Amino acid sequence: MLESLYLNLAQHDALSDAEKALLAEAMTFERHFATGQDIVASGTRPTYSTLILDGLAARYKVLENGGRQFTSLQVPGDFVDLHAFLLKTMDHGIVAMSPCHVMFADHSRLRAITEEAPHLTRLLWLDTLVDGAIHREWIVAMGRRSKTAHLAHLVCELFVRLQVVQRTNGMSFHLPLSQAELADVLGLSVVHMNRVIGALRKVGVVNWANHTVTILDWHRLQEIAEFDPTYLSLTREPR
Amino acid sequence: MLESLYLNLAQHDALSDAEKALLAEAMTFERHFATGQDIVASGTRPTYSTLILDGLAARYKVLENGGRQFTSLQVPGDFVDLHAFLLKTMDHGIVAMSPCHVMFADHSRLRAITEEAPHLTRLLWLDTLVDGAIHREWIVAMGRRSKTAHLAHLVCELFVRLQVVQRTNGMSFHLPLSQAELADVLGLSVVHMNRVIGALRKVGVVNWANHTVTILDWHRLQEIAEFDPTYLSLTREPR
DNA sequence: AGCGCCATCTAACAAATGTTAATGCCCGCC
DNA sequence: GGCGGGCATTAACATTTGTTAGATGGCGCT
Repeated sequence: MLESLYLNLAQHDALSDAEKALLAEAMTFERHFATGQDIVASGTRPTYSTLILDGLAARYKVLENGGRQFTSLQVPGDFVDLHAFLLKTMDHGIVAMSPCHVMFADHSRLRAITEEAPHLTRLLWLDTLVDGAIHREWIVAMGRRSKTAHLAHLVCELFVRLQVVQRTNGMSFHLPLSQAELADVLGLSVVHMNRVIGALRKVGVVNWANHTVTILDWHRLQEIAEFDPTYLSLTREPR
Repeated sequence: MLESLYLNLAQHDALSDAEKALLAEAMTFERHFATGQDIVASGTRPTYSTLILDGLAARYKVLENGGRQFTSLQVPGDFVDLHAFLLKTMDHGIVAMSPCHVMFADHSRLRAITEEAPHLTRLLWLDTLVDGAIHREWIVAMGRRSKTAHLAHLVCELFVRLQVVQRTNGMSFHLPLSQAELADVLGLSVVHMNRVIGALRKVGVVNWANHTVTILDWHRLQEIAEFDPTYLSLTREPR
């Protein structure tokens, strides 16, 4: 059941059986969320952290004028609110972008891990650090990449992250986001989002239909995006 | 000497004398950097993490077309590359935006802290989590706030962060950034950056001259920015 | 004092992006 | 099979943002 989490963490460093067991013990119960449901509400103080077993979720903030901005997309194997373990108060919401199967890890058990399992603690810490690295890459994309490059970068990132947890199908992956939702990822209007997707299609590097993205020319897509996966820390080494 | 760091960490939870001592022991040597110098270069694998004692630093990435984007601003008391302790490879550079006095913490000593001092480990982890929270707020600002609101938000954030480490002077603080540098923070052209600063000035909420920002109307500034400091985790509670 | 450099600021125009509105299509529901 | 709603797409137009170029002014250096 926790296979995605193991794959995710083991991506960065070896994960012992004892550590896997500790993680399994930290999990209390599981739950399903329907598309559009809030998995964690903004302003709350959760006492557990949520692991995505299956589905796509997203962190978001809403402004007074009704504008919404997603600050991350979370794939299977991701802890969506591990940061709340120490941050305590959620300053943003987390919503299911597709039917989501999740599992909850009690903060008391996570705390016990920090007291007794230093290496596993570092791996969990690292997980949140990769989160931060992704945030930084998004900031760069929003500030200094062309919109087409931004979208291309997102496709590259999602493909690699989904590949790690075995959710890709050849050069395709399922992306259950409407163009309006995608617009709230890139910070664009829906109309312009449509233009940008069209532009990327026209270049011929991706096929995008029925919520399925197929990468036709990985090399050129990467080039357009200036995608360098270093920030995802995909090398396995002692941490 | 480490007063800023103590203030920074103690902002979130009590810091014991023993923990302060552990931090002090982790520090190996100090150094000064001139404005514009790289404190940490992109692509390197540092064996120590850098603490800002005094000055302003920034994380940045450079794109092929020469565009630069800052992904964070770092004030005294901030570890600029604590994440490199586990991320290992720097995927971005860190540059001194003003003369900087810094101190280095050996990764081996940080590792020892994770093995022996769980509470202090959580505080350091938390420090990187706040980093992430700031990143998310920047993403929201870049994607969905007006440029004026974005700038106002940045001013609010910097003011609060500088206040914590006692670098404000009444309602003023020193901000040693040229408009071109600020443009690389917000992701704008220099010309438009100038327009946006002008707009904020015209509203009358700030005075901005000689690299000194004075907040004339904190309440209204906060309103324009929709600034809610929750994400900075300024409440002191057990972590 | 004179020079040159750099940062700020402005103007005029070009390009990117947002807004409003309309069309067509698919798909679930009655 | 018809109906209605959501989504993708496009058009026309408004607004924001970028580009290029130049003017101004402070400030260190000689």
